[in-house]
Amino acid sequence: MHISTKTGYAVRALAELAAHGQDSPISVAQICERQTLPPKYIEQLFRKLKKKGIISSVHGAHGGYKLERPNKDISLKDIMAAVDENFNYTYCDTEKETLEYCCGDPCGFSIMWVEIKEHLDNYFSSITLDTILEKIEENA
Amino acid sequence: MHISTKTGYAVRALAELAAHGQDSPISVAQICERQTLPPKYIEQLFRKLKKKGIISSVHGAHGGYKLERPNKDISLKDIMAAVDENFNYTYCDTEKETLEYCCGDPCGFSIMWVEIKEHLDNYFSSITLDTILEKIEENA
DNA sequence: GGATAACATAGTATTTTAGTAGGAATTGAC
DNA sequence: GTCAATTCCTACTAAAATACTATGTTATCC
Repeated sequence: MHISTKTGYAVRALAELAAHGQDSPISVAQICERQTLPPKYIEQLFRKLKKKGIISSVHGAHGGYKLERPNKDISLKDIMAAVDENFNYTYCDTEKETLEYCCGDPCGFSIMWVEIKEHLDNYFSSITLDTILEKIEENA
Repeated sequence: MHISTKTGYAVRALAELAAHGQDSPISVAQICERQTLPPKYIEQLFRKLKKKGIISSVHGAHGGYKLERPNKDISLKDIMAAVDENFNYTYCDTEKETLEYCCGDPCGFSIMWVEIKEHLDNYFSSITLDTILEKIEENA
């Protein structure tokens, strides 16, 4: 149980987009210079974020990325779900059948895992890019 | 962000101890037979749990393990912290210096990560073996 | 046409995960 | 005192995930 580097990087990169505003795009190169991030890696994360409809891209010179939704409508949960493929797994997920010693789903524990998943989903949904920006400014 | 297999296994095994009561120990073999768990792996997890003072052991024949504290005083957070070494890490942890592209700790984001860590700590502390047993019985 | 970007795929070194294997040390029962 | 049951300990391992880098191709603006 931990926040992945992918999620951390994505939050930092998207915060840069959020601070910039939705009008004009910024390039990955610019973002990575400002936030000290590995450009090729961020490119990959951004393609995932695009697939999920969180950001959009402008091709070619003076192109780049911008947010598809206002800051308040992009949550940490959205970011995690887009970037970190292990997110959404609780222990004992029916769809994850690689586990050899599962208790058999549904079992007595299933309800608990589902409740935990729901709690985490709610919590991470409540943290959005606008509240993240507020915290950064308070801390600056 | 996900519940590790280690945590899931440990919860299932400890629930068996909790259901049994603190009077007499149960062996890993018994627990693993009842819960369908890999004995050698559970042995390792139990040694970690013992180091953290969550369970105690009785050597030799008719030996085994039992809980060191009442069910209500053993939380999911305790279990995770004992068994899953990546627990307690937030992104941008000062003690984890392997990260190449860290934002530099403390940075504008630090407060947010700490708040998330505190929330998760509180939440997982509120889930204890007695509430877990209750849910299993409701579901049975 | 050239510079600037996103897009795409593949490779890679390191670490983590989810176990197994084999044996040593300790205790209870007979 | 021996034997069986059990914890304890270390090491090994196959597969996956992690955190990247490398090498292009394609689209757009000037």
